Amino acid sequence: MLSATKERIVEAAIEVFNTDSSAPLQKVADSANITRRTLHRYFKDRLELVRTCERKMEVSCKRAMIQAIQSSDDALTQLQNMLNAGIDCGAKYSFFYKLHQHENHNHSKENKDCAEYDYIYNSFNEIVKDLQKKGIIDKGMTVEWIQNLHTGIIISTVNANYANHSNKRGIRDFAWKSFINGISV
Amino acid sequence: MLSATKERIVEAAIEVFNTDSSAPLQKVADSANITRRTLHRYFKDRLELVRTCERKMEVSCKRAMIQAIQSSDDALTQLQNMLNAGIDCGAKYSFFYKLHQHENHNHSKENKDCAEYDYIYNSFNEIVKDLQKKGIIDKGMTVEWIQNLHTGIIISTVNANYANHSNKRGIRDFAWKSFINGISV
DNA sequence: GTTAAATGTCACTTTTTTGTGACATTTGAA
DNA sequence: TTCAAATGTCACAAAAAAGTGACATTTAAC
Repeated sequence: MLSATKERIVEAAIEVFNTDSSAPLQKVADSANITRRTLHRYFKDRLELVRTCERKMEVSCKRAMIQAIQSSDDALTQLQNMLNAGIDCGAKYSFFYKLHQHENHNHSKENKDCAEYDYIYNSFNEIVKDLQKKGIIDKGMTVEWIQNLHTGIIISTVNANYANHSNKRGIRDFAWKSFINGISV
Repeated sequence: MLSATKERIVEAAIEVFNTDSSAPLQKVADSANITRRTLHRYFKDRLELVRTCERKMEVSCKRAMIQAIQSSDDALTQLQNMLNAGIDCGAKYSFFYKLHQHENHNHSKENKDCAEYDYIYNSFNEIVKDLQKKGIIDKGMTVEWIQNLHTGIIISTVNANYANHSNKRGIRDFAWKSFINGISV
């Protein structure tokens, strides 16, 4: 378990590195409201911090996604819950899916992280195909595009939440409505 | 007019800085397939490069957007052309709109750049309201969300184009379909 | 209030990045 | 081929960022 401060540093680092992966650690420290010296007490060096961020994203995004998948037997509900899970993960999510898509990431079934990612990805595929069969989702659209749109809408929603702190509930509803209508027949 | 090499450096820098705004210049040079020494022959220092990138994005995105707005009298066509214009701008677009939204950017009507941005933003607003009045776009959705979704789908499409070089035409069609259905009544 | 743990301040070294000068190599037009 | 412009190579100094030690200050549990 991470201490509160360590947790805060990791959260700040994820936000910062999300748009500025070479950001100086001073920027992370400022964002976490601590000094650089304190940051270095929790993380031996930059690499250790980055690794911890990756681990955190890996674990928390996957847990949220797997939970969403297993939350229901109904494909439409599963899809909606997966969207919500992504939104709840916030900045972590946009990084998470990059991790496994990145060119210098060599994907292997033996790697536990990759296996779980595959499970999520395959589940998403099956959900989409199921809904296409039922005539809910447009059969002309590829799963790749739908996956892409799913991620894009999550990122949009997270951004919108930054700009507009007041109406998170409403934004979440818009997100689902836009997503499902965007891929319906 | 920029020389071919200078142009290439700027394009590479936009791509790199888009996800890594503190990236070392070596990374930009590598990405542009030149040496760091050459980069420094074209740009006195990092700031000059960054400014040039911003200028480039400002000019090319705005020109594309304004052209899209003026391409037709029909609101639906205008909206579709604005989406396509964003997609054509690629990585530049995602940076462009950040520029004017960013917290330490103080927006003023006197600034020519801001005035043009306002023109684009206001045009988008009017187009959306027009389509809402005509019963095409859902009246329950805020313009802010639609703006947000517009940008999100552009970014998704640009990402999809990176992953799948083969079928750009198809992806563009998906983007429009998802966008317009996503905000329809 | 005392005390220990956590954090901050400051000074310092090491490493990385930046920017430049001098000269070699490549390229393309005449 | 020849020559000038563009680019590369290498070496270097200056600046920024990374990482650490010593000690002061703050915080919170007791």
